[in-house]
Amino acid sequence: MKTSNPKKNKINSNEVGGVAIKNKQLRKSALRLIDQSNAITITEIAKELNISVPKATDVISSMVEENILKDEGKQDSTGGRRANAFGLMADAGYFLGIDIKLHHVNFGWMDLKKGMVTMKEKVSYRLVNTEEALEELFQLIEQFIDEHQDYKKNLIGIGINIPGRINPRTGHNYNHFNFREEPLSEIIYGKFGIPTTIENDSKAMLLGEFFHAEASNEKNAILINLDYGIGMGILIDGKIYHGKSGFSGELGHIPLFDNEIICHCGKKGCLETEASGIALLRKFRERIEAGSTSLAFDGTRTIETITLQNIIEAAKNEDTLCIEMLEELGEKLGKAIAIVINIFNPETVILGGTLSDTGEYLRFSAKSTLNRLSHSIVNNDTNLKVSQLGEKAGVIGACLNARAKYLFD
Amino acid sequence: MKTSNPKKNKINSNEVGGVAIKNKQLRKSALRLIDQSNAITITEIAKELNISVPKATDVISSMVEENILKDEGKQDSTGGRRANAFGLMADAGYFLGIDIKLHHVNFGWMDLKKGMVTMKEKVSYRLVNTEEALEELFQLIEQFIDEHQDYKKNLIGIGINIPGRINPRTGHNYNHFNFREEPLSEIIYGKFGIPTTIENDSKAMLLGEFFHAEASNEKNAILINLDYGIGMGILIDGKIYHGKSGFSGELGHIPLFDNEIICHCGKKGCLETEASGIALLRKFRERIEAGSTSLAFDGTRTIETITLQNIIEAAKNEDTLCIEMLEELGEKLGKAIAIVINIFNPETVILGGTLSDTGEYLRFSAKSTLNRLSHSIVNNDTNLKVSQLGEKAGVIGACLNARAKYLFD
DNA sequence: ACAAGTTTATAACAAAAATTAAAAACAGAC
DNA sequence: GTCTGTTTTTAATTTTTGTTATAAACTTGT
Repeated sequence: MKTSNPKKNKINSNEVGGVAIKNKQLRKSALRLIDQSNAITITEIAKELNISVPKATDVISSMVEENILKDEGKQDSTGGRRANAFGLMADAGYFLGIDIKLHHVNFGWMDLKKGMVTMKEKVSYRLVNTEEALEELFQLIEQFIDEHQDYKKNLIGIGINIPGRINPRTGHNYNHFNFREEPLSEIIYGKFGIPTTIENDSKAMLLGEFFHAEASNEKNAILINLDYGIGMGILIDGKIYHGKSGFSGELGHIPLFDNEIICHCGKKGCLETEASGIALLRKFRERIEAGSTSLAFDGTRTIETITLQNIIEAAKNEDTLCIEMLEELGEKLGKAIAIVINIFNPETVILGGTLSDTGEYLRFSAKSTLNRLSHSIVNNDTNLKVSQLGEKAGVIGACLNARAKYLFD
Repeated sequence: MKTSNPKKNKINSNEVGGVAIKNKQLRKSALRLIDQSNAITITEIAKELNISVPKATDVISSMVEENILKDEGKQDSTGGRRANAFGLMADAGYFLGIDIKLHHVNFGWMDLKKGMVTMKEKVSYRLVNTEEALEELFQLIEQFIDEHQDYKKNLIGIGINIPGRINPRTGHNYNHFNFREEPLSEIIYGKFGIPTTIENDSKAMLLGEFFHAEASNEKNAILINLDYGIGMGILIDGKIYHGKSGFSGELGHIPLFDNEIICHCGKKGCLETEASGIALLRKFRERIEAGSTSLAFDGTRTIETITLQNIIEAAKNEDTLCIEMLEELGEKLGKAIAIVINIFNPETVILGGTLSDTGEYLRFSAKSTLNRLSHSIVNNDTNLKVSQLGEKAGVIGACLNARAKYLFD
């Protein structure tokens, strides 16, 4: 029989007709446009998407009815009748961002319009690859969610960042919480019942830096995440670049030095052995032991318990040794940046992460190395900046990931 | 008046209705699919593009009528009525590829179906930035075109590769033939009246390597072009990555060594000062002057006139010195490849260019350095290969560029 | 204040595309 | 060979979308 088969197919798969698919695609495209421009008129959408004005009206109206969009009122006139502008409904839903670092976690809520409504930074936590640590993480998350009942009610997406190798497509995490069969994103989804995205921390920071405040027109950019280790996020054509298996951006482990220091990855000469937070701490100890003095080592703690934060604080208070060491680090980093710039010819390189909190010390010495090592035509094409968002970048990136999944997937 | 304005607009701009635009887009999408799969059925196109079968029939039929596509006959049955497959019409048009190197030019013709019908390699030419050199280039091109009247009649696109910094979008060339106002692609277009694309030689080689024989499923790959200098082509998400201004992939000038050799770019320590063809020649002379012997220096020429080709030939004939030097070069190159792999996590890295003609010598020593310097999980994720196409890759890439402009732009 | 010119929004109509139905072509089983 | 189940192709019909026309809203100049 002819009719039986198509009917069966329709029931089995929840495939809807071709028009329905196209309408869905149109919605996504329209949302993308609205996201980029804050508010947009029906005529603009019609023009941009090559559809007729009545069709555009259709697409927009349906989303207004569903409370995803709202009429933002009349726009300034361009000579004739003033157009109605439509924008995202900020409180239509909220996204939870969870930014896991090695020694702490940052949390935040974002509304549908990319506004960060609440943040909670530096919640103490120790990331290790055990069931107990995972359990503790769950508790911290639950606690944070429960502190904000109003957002909890409209929670529509969770984004998680975690250091190490991640494959966001499959949700797999190769360095932490890989003891279960399920990928981490599935575990969280199972626990909270909310669609969850997962991303490497440096890559998420990149997102945060470039797509928060305004629609960024940066298409090719780099973020270097300076913490205890060194990470890198690569933005290409407006999208995060992951590489074949999500291992891209391992800047910390490029072989750049002829030293005998064994990196935690097992190899010698990695950039991390000379220009990371770990290296900074090691060198600080060496200098102190060799007789140098510093505000960071004021007798209130032992040399072993000094943290990166202590050194950063001291540098901010004009401590000579710490500033000197940061400059030295910046110089070595400059070599890596020279390589990155020669390879990528990016619009911008942002220095982010804990160490970027020391402001311009790093940037200046890195820039001077850059000028020495790299051709000016290549150099001057790229902007070297220091992150303004600091610790916030990661959380924002996590929220943006969750939001992108909700809006555009 | 209401009607006067829209009419005026229609005459002024050659804007056609929205349907016409969409049909054009559909054609391009269909062509893309056909290109990827050699031959395709109407049902497949309908499914893939989310259009109805009658619409797909429409799109295909119109292209068959225009002789761009042809009916390839029935496909193997999948259980029911056999479908008609449609493929590109190979002789519907031909593309001219011109691959300009520093010391020679390669030419080739490609048909619409990606078949290379003729090639002419290593035509002697000296690339310098003068009007005379440009004039000479024109003559070589004209001569090659005239040798193939049958293809000339159906010439529908020209692709040019040239070393140096290129912006394919604008057609601008920053290192050669930049003395006129017009970009080089425009000059050629003016001269021959055929749409012309321009690309950096290494980037074009990358295209040639990955998209010639079969529809490549490589999405993220790297080609390292080993010649007198060192270039790199970066494939990301199936597309060539150019960076902000087309300066990407300057692998030859990453600062990797602490030597005192001044690179032709003006800086010290560039990869090119140790691992390029130029460096190889310099070191060869040093070794000969220090008393070494080699097949490449057999008394038939002076030490100054020895070329890369001589050294490669000698290595192929088992010359100890040359093999030793190639292995040394591969070792240094390995460090750069380790960096590239850590940054990109590509599926494949291909060693191409003149020097890759020495087969596995380079690859083995590079691979061993790679194992020493880089983590196995990252290393083993990437395939390190030697180019099989050699000198042909560039020409093929040039043709593919011209073809892509014609078919998909 | 009102006309003239513009631009947006809605309605009416025409065109195009999707859906459904029917026919044709094929494979495999009996 | 013939029947059944499939799949493609073409035709008929319905739905959707685009186009054109009209109305509404607004600015600017007189």
